[in-house]
Amino acid sequence: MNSRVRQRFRDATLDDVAARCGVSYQTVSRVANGSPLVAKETRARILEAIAELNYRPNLAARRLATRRSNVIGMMGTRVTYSGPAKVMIAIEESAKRRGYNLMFAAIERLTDSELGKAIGALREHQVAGLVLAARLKGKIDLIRRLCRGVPFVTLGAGVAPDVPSVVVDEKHGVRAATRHLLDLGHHRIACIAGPPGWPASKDRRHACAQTIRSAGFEPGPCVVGDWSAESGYKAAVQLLESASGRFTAIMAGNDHMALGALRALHANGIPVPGRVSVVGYDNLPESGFFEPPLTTVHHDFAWEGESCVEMLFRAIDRESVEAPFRQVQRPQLVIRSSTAAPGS
Amino acid sequence: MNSRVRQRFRDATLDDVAARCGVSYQTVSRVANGSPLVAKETRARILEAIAELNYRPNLAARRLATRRSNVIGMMGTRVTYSGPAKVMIAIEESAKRRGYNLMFAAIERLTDSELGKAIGALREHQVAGLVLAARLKGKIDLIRRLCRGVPFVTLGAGVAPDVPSVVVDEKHGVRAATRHLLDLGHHRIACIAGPPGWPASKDRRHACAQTIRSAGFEPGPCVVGDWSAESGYKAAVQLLESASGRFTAIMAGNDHMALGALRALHANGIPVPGRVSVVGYDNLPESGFFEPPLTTVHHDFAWEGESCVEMLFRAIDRESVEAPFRQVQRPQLVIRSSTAAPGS
DNA sequence: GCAAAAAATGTGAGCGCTCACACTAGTTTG
DNA sequence: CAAACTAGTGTGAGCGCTCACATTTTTTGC
Repeated sequence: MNSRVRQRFRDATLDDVAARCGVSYQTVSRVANGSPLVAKETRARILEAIAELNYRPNLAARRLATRRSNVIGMMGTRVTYSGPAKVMIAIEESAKRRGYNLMFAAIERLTDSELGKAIGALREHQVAGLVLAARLKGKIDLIRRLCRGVPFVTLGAGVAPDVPSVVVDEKHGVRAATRHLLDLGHHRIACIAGPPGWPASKDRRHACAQTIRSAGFEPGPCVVGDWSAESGYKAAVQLLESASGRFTAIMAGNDHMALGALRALHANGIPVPGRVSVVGYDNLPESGFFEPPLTTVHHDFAWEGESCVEMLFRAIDRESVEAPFRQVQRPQLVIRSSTAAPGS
Repeated sequence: MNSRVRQRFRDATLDDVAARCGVSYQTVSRVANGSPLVAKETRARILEAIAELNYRPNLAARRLATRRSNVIGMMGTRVTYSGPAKVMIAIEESAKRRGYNLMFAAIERLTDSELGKAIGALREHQVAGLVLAARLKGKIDLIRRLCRGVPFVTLGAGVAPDVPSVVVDEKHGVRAATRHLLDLGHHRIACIAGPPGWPASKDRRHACAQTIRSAGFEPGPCVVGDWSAESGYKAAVQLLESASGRFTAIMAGNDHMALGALRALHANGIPVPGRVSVVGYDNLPESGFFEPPLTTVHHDFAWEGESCVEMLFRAIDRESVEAPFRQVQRPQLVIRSSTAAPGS
């Protein structure tokens, strides 16, 4: 009588299958790995035994022997927002299509030590590749050191010219949105920016300011939020108090903040787009149902995830990396009802 | 000269560290595992060498030897919605706190074969435990078979009395919301339900109908959506066309659909809550900024994730499972401005 | 029909770790 | 002061697999 309480169900191994078929474990291994060097009939017999014994290869053993794994790692800042979550799903899906699984490690703050811990944990699992979804600017040397020997792709911000990265040309999107506002006749455009520390915040804000300037106007007042609807609300209130009348449009750093702003304007009896136009960024599935439906920039998160995986596998498959180092997407403007000519 | 293109950087092993310190690999292993049976001075020397060589234990080898891993698996239906994503983040976080990592596997449809594949993939990685976030009703025997030998916790629906599960008492939340509507004087309450196939859809819908009946009224018309804002919009339009005037309030299956409904009412010139009250479910961070701010039921996703992990570890740690099989949360109603007495 | 080539199979070693022990030294104990 | 510990350390085997070969069997060419 075994004394262990929960008698761990022992899984079948190569040897079990081999014994049952009267062949060597190696032959079974060949079948398991799809090698063509097995007689047709033998293969059939073995496949049958595999099914009967419910044999599944022990990945730990395989990994130990090959020093490779079929896991890719993703490190990211807390992704409670819907966007990053979508990216993750897309990554998981396209990795699975290639026979890989995804292991996720979140970091709470962007410190060197958290970065080291997260990447370290992933590396301990011998991930075949890494998707890094965080602001890595200025940390590229650290990253190179941490990832030594493991191919990686960065997501969301060009880190260095020779680092494979998937980037969305946010400036392009914001420029389109700003021009849309300018074309409508707005030239006093306020801005609700994302929190400092996010490359997306800076990029979006700068692109907006630049576009306004190149049209010959001065950028309007700017308040920062933290991506949340609540912060957008507060920012808009602040804008209203400090700069009322000095703007006819608001560029929000994302749709959630735009929603908050919409609410603040409404609560203060300011018609949108009658007196103030609002544009967001991301094009959430629900943005078309805001009040009024939001003009925004469409950000394709699924594309991001897929591109990452594709790029990563280029690096994993060919042992050397010579493929293009950067894949860029230009997001498109989606015009709905939150924008109109000023004073219309 | 080695011919491999990318010379895989060989990581330091126990032996490397041991050689450098003049001790046996076993002693190093003891240090790595925090065994107290090592002389203080030896430990210091070894720790130093570990740091210098940047030694990290090879988890594949450890897993192979121990037949255990420090990975927990999560299987879920595609979690593009913000809720499930939050659950995942919470799981990842509390697992990490216990020294475990998370591997995620999504299923696209709830077929036996997809279920088998996803759980199989996770099992191949020798996960120490499994969080199952999907509708498992009726599939409990299959699940038991698939998970044989691996502790698991189901999330979101009580599957069977003896299956560990974390459930949110959605009926409780919906009852509170419905009573709130009844208290305000509504008794013709329409409903926008979630898609069939989700236990949450049925539970919410039934609880609503039941509460209305027990107050002596008949449940109003009901249309189903798919959780999206768009479907909520369409559902509300349909309600307006087919049953206009036959309801003074709408219970939406979630906040996104409530948002769509809000938009549809607005677009048709129906004041909320003036002529129709609306209540949602989930309490998204942005729901307070809808137009008008939404009365809804708060669903604590982070709690769900944490409870799962806690429960799972109870099963993993004690080898036998005798702990409570179910952990329940009663969500609270959050009253905002989308509800008021009818005709107010 | 027989050597040579090709196909099919088997063998040994080793991946890096942990387990169950065996061993050595110093410490207690009666 | 021998017996019985204890702390600290080392040894052998084995987890389940893959690699690089060695070996056997079958096919092929002339």
